[in-house]
Amino acid sequence: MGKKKGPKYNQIIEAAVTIIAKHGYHQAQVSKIAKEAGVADGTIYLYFKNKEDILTSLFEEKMGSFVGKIRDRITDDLSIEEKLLVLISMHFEQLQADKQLAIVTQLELRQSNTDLRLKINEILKGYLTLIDELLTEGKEKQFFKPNLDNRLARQMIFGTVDEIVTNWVMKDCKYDLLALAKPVHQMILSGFRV
Amino acid sequence: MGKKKGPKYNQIIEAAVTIIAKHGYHQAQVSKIAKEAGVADGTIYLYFKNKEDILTSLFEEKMGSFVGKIRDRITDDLSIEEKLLVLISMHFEQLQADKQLAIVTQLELRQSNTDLRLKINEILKGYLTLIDELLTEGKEKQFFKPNLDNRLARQMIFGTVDEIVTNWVMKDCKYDLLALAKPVHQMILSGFRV
Amino acid sequence: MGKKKGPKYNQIIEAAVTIIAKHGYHQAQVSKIAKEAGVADGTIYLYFKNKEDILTSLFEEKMGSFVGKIRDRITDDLSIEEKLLVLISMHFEQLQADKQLAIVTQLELRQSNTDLRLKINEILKGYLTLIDELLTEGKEKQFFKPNLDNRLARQMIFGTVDEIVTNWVMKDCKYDLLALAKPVHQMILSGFRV
Amino acid sequence: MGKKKGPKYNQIIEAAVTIIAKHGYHQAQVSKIAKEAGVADGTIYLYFKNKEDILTSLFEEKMGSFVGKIRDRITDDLSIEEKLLVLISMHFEQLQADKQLAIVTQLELRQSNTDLRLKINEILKGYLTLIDELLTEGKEKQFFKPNLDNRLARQMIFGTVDEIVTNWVMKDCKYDLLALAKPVHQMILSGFRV
DNA sequence: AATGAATGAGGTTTCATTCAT
DNA sequence: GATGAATGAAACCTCATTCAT
Repeated sequence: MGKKKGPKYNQIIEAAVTIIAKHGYHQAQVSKIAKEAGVADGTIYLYFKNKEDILTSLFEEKMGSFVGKIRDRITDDLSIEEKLLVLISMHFEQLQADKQLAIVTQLELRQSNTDLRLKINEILKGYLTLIDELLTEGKEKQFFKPNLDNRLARQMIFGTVDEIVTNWVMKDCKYDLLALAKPVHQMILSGFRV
Repeated sequence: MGKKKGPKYNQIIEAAVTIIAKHGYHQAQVSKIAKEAGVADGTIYLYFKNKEDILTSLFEEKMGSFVGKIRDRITDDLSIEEKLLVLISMHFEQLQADKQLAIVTQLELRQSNTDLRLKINEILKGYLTLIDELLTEGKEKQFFKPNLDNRLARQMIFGTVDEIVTNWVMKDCKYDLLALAKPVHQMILSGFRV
Repeated sequence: MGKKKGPKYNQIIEAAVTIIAKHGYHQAQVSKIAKEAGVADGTIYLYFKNKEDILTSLFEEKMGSFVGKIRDRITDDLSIEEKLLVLISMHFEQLQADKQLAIVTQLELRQSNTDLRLKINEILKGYLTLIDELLTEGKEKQFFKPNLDNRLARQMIFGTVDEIVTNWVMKDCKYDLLALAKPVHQMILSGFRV
Repeated sequence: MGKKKGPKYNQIIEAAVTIIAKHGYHQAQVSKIAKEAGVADGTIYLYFKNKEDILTSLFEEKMGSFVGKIRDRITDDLSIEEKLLVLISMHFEQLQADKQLAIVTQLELRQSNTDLRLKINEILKGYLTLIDELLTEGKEKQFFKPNLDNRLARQMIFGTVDEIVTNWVMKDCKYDLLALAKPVHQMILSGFRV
C-alpha cells in the first residue's frame, strides 16, 4: 500500500465524488464506488487503507489544489484588500466550477462521523493559515484595525463564505456564486454600518 | 403514544443528550440511552415512536424555545445596533449554558440525514426570519447601508456565529463564548477596516 | 386461575374472534384483543394462562358446541344415510351462521404454530370420533361396503367438507354453503361413477 | 443477485428444509439455516433477497415440478379411471419420496401469511386445473355422472388427498402412503355405498 | 496487480407477560 | 378482581473488509 498513484487512484476518488454527490454520504457504499470506478471491490484496498481513507484522500486531493491555486493568485503586487478579494473570489470560483464537488464538501461529507470531520479540519488548516497570514499582514500594514482578533476574524471570513456556498448548493447552484464575491468582500471589510 | 408524559419522557431525552455528547451520534444506541435513562429498552417505545423520534423530540424540546427567548429580549426600546448585539449574545449565551447540548447540536446531530435535518432547518428558519427583520429595520432607520444585500448579510451573521460556536465546541468549550459577542458584533457592524 | 366464566371470559373469546377475523392471526396481539374486549391487558391473564390458551379455549368453546349440536340432531330414528347428510349439513350450516368464526377456524388459526395445531387436533377428535361411529354403524347395517377403511373414509369426509368450507371462505362466503350439502353427500356415498 | 448460482444456492435450500422440518417454521432463524448450510449469515443474502425469498425459492425448486411430473405420467393411452389413479398415486409418491419436504409443505409452510402462500396457491392452481381437465374428460366420455359438479368434485379430490397426506405426516410418516392410493381412488370413484 | 465471493458483527423494534398499586 | 406501565429477549439484514485464486 504505497498509497498514491497509478491511474486507478484518481479513478476511485472521482468515482467517490460522483457516487456521493448522486446518492448521498450514507448511501455511498464501497461496492458502489468500486463499480463506478470500474474496479473490483478489493482493488480499492490496494490504493486506500479503508473507506475513511478514500474520503480523507478525496478531501486532501481536492482541497490541496484548492488552497494551492488560491495562493498562486495572491501575488505580492496586490494590496491586502485585493488579496482578500482574490481569496473570496477563488473560493467561490473553484466550487462553482465543480458543482458535484461542492455538493460533496458542503453537504455530504459533513454527515460523516466526528473522526473524519477532525481529519477534514486538519486539511482545512492550510486554508485557515492562509487567511491568518492575510490578517496579520493587514494589521501590519495598518489597513486593518490593530485590535482585530485574528481568530475571530478568520472564523468570520470562513464562516461567511462557507455559509454562502452551502446556501448556494442547497438552492441547486442555480445563481451566480462568483458574483457574490465583491459584496461579501465589501461587507467583511467595511461592515454593515453606513 | 400520547407523547410528553411522565417523568420518563424527560429522563430519556436527557439520557439521549448525555449519551450522544459522550459517545457521538453513531454510537448512541437505543440500548445505551435506555440504560442511561434507567429504563428498559422497550420503555423507550412507550414514549417515542422510534429512535429518530427521540432525536427530533430532543431538538424540539431543547431548541424550540431558542428563537423565542431571543425575540423576547429584543425589545422595542433598543436601537438596531443593540438588538443585533442581543441576538448574538443570546445565541452564545444559550449554547454556553448547556455545553453538552452544544456538542449535540453543533456536531453530532448534523450527522443525521433524515427528518431531523428538516426539523433543524425548521427551527433555523424562524431564526433567519428574525435576522431578516433586523436587517430590514436597520436599513429603514438608515443605520445600515441602503444597498446591503439582506440574504448575504443574513448568511454572514449566521455563518459567523455558527462557525464561532462550532470552533468553541471543538476546543472543548474551554473559553468564554459570551465574551466574544461584542467583538463579533463590532466586526459585523463596522468591518475589518480602520 | 380457576379458568372459566365470569362474563369477561366470554367477552375475551368473542373479542379474539373479532380481532383475528379482522386483522389476521399474526396481527392479533393480546393488547388488541384486550382493547376490543374492553378490559385491561393484565385482565386477560386472570382468565387465560397465556395467549395460546385464549386460542385453544376459543376453539374448544366454539367446537365443543359445534359437535354437540350435530350429535343432538343425529337421532336414532334416522337412517345411516340421513345421519351422514345431517352431519354434513350441520357442519356447513353452523359455519355459514358465523362467518367471522369460519374465517378464524378455516384460515387464520391454521397459521398457528404446530403446538397449537396439535391442541386443535385434540379438540377435533370428538368430531372425528362421531364420524367413525357413523362409519362403523354403516358397515354393521350393511349400507356401506364391508371393506371400507374407516380411517381413510373419515379423512375423505373431513378433508372434503373442510376443503369446501375453506374455498367458500376464501370466496368471501358469497354463495350458499348449505346448498352444497346434498351433492357432497351424494358424491361421498355413491362416488363419481355412473 | 442473479439467483440460482453455485452450489451454495442449493446448500442453503437444503439447509432450510432440514431446519424447518426439525425446528418448525417459527424457529427457523436465518442464522440457524446459515449454520446448517455451512456458510456465514451474510452469504445467504448473496443468493436470496431476504428470508422469505429462501422459502419461496425452496417451494419453487421443490414443488415446481410437482404438477409437471404428474402430467407427464397421465398419457393419452390411459382410461380416465387410470388417469385419476395416476394422479393420486403420483401425489402420494412424490411426497413420500421426501418426508422432510412433506413435513415442510404440509405443516410448516402453511404457517406463513405472506407471498409464500400466494406462491403455494399458484402451484396449486396448476394442479386444480389438471383435476378439472380430468373431470371434464370423464364426463365427456360418460364415465362420470353427467351432473357431477366440477368444482365440488375437485374440492373433494384435493381435500381428500391433502387431508390424507397431512395425517400421514402427523403420524410421523410411519406407514406406506402410496398404498393408500388405490382404496382412495376406489372411494372417490364408487363412493361408500355397497 | 486484480478480483469478487465470502465473512460476521451489530442494532432497532415488537409484544407476551408481570406485578405494584 | 382489575389495571396498564414496564419489561427484555430475540432476529433480520447490511456492508466494510479479507484473502484465495
